[in-house]
Amino acid sequence: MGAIETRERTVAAAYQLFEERGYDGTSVDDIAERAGIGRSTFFRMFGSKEDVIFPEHDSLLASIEARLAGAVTTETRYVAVAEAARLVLLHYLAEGEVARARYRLTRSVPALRAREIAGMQQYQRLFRTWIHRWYEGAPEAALRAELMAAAVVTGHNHVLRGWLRGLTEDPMADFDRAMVEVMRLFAGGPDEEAGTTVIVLRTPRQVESVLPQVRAALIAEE
Amino acid sequence: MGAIETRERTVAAAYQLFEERGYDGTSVDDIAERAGIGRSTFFRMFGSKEDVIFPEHDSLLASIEARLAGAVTTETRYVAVAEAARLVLLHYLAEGEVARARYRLTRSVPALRAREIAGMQQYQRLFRTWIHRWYEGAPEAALRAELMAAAVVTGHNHVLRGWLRGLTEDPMADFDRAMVEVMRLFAGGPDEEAGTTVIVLRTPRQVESVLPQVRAALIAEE
DNA sequence: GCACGATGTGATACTCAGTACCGTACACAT
DNA sequence: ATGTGTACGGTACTGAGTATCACATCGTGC
Repeated sequence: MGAIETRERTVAAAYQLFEERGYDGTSVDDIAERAGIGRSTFFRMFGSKEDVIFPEHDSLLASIEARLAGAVTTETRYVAVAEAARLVLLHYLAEGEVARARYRLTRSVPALRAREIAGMQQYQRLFRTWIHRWYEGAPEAALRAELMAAAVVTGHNHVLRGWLRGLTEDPMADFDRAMVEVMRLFAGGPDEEAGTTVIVLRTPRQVESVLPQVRAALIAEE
Repeated sequence: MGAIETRERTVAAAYQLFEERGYDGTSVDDIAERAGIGRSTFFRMFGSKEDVIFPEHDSLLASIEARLAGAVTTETRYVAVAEAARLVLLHYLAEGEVARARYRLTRSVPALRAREIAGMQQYQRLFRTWIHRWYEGAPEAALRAELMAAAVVTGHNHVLRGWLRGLTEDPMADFDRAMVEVMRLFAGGPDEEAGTTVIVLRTPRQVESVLPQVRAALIAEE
């Protein structure tokens, strides 16, 4: 009886019990008993009761890192980000009903929800780090990297949530559309802002007093 | 001895002890003892050991909701989002060293980090809900609302983190710049005509009261 | 064949967060 | 003065997570 089978059997037992009695209504003793292992072994394998719900998080992070590290040329980088996010989506799709069970749990137990969000933030952090590396030296590089990473993760989550709720038949097509929307946000760099006017006002005076200047400036631009 | 003073004294005692012995090295008994209250009272007031670190979260959420609900006209909505995010920043700035202590804690204790991120997600959710309401009916409205909410929160967090780390002297100016960057992403979307004007304002009081006039003046010029 | 260390396992005991409950002290009303 | 509600502290309990110990298993070397 290999260690991997035992691990999978324990995860299965945990999900079963969570469905039957709820997360808080299930003790680690219950899980260990149904899985046919000792309580000590459970904590040795998973570290905590929460971790049994997110068992493949680390390996998924490693996959993403590998995908991003493989994007060496400028042309392929945007694609690499989208593809790395797609890896996450594919992982969930492959899990099927397990992913939906986890979703139900994270919706109902605040601590689990926080844990899942924190996990997503790790993906985002990975994206941010790599994008920032690519943008190095550009103005507002750090902020733009964060914004892009957040947008990609948000787009991914949007599609994933739709699938988890059973609202879509073709999540991959949704994902493609979402990534188009995301990339469109960043398509034009800071230098291609024709037709856009940005005004930053910082003044202790009443805004009315500067309105004439605002008008004048806008008219002069047009 | 009022309830509010007791609450504040307990929070102060908790932060002191966390600094001295670390979060895990401090028990609720320790906090209660230093604050001069019973253990039961602690849990009655805060609900959990984590909650003593995020004591004003709910009231801040309410402020944001109020600010967003106040943006009734289309013209002031973008500004309302930025101003609501600014409320969060101002809250942290007003906390001063307490906010930095909390930051140190959340960096070092994974459970607290998850909790904080989940809190930020609640802000983001509020933004998303309101923006979605405004966009109702537009193509990809749900996704675009999520993206904009994520961008605003990300921009805010970027500035906040910089201040928490002591990397900036003028976080408000940073925030203005960040919001310009954020709003630029969404200016000139597929639904809007070519000429888009984004204004970021910082005035001492009642920005919301004068902004409609600014916007009206700008529209009148076009 | 047997001694040997390494590793995985289960049982026990412990700390501490969080909950439930109970008695009490102090307010404020009639 | 007496009821009533409320906030408080104390006690006991459940359950997560940690530390420790004893034992079983499994090569590996002799």
